[in-house]
Amino acid sequence: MPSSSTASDLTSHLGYWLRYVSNHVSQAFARKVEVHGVTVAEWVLMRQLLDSEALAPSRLAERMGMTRGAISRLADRLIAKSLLVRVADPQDGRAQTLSLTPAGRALVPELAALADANDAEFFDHLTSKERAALLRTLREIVDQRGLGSMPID
Amino acid sequence: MPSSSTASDLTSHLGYWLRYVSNHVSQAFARKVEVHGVTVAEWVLMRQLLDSEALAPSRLAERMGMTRGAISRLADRLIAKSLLVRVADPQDGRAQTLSLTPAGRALVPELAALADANDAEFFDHLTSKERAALLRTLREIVDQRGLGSMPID
DNA sequence: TATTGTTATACTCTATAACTATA
DNA sequence: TATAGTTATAGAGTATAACAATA
Repeated sequence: MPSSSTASDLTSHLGYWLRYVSNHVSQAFARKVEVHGVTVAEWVLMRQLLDSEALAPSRLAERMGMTRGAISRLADRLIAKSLLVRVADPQDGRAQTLSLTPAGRALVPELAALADANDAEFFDHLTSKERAALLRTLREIVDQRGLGSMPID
Repeated sequence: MPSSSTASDLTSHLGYWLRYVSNHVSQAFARKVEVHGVTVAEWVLMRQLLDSEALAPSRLAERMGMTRGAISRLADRLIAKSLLVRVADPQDGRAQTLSLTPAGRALVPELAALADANDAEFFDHLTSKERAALLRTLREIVDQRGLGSMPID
């Protein structure tokens, strides 16, 4: 198929292909992690906390591109599963911090292994140059568009 | 391969970045098309029909990677908006076909223009080589994984 | 019995907006 | 008043499974 310059040709829309591939990759990953009783969004939150020890819900909302309300309910579910704890900030009575329980921390490597397996399943047939280019391009979009610092609320 | 040796490093997971960028691109597009009263999934369905005149729900389910039940409800909403019609197949009493109404057909170019604008917003700062490589890589993943012909149900 | 499609049910994800408590 | 967080409500999207009609 020739690279079309036709504006209304859906097959030329990068956004369309991105969504199509991403949905499949995420759905496949969701099926893998559900064995451990967690969802993809829950995994992303847990992974953020592995690096940061403890984070305020509002920080997580920024990093994950979600609203504070969404983080609140995501946290509720993880707390119900004993993977997360909410701790009140002694300095500021309004503030809370979220951190992993030992059980939560122990689960992260297992989920990370599944993420590796999922990546392999979808991207291993690409050359290492293609993979590197894809990662670089995606990161470039995030940087240029300032996606990590959007006012979501 | 160097990238997979840091197994538990989330920042190296292509699936993670794909999901992150795709979610932002789709959300931005959703905000654009909601002015016209449609969602992203509804747009994709409409666009499929523009090429095919009329399609069976089961065909659409395959092409869009959704279940037949999901297509059924998506179609219900578009019919309620008078953008789509359901027609019984005279040959096979079980079969139905979906096609755009004139109003639906007229709306597609407007939505396509928004898709173009959204693409420009997120991908225009890339070089044309980068854009071409991204599109080629995404399509390659679809081809290799046979994503267009998955048994969803 | 198999197939096509719809409907019922349930759950995740998300947003908007109202609300509470604290600053 | 402003900020941090939660909760209430609503709607999209999805899956599984039950169901109806037809083949």
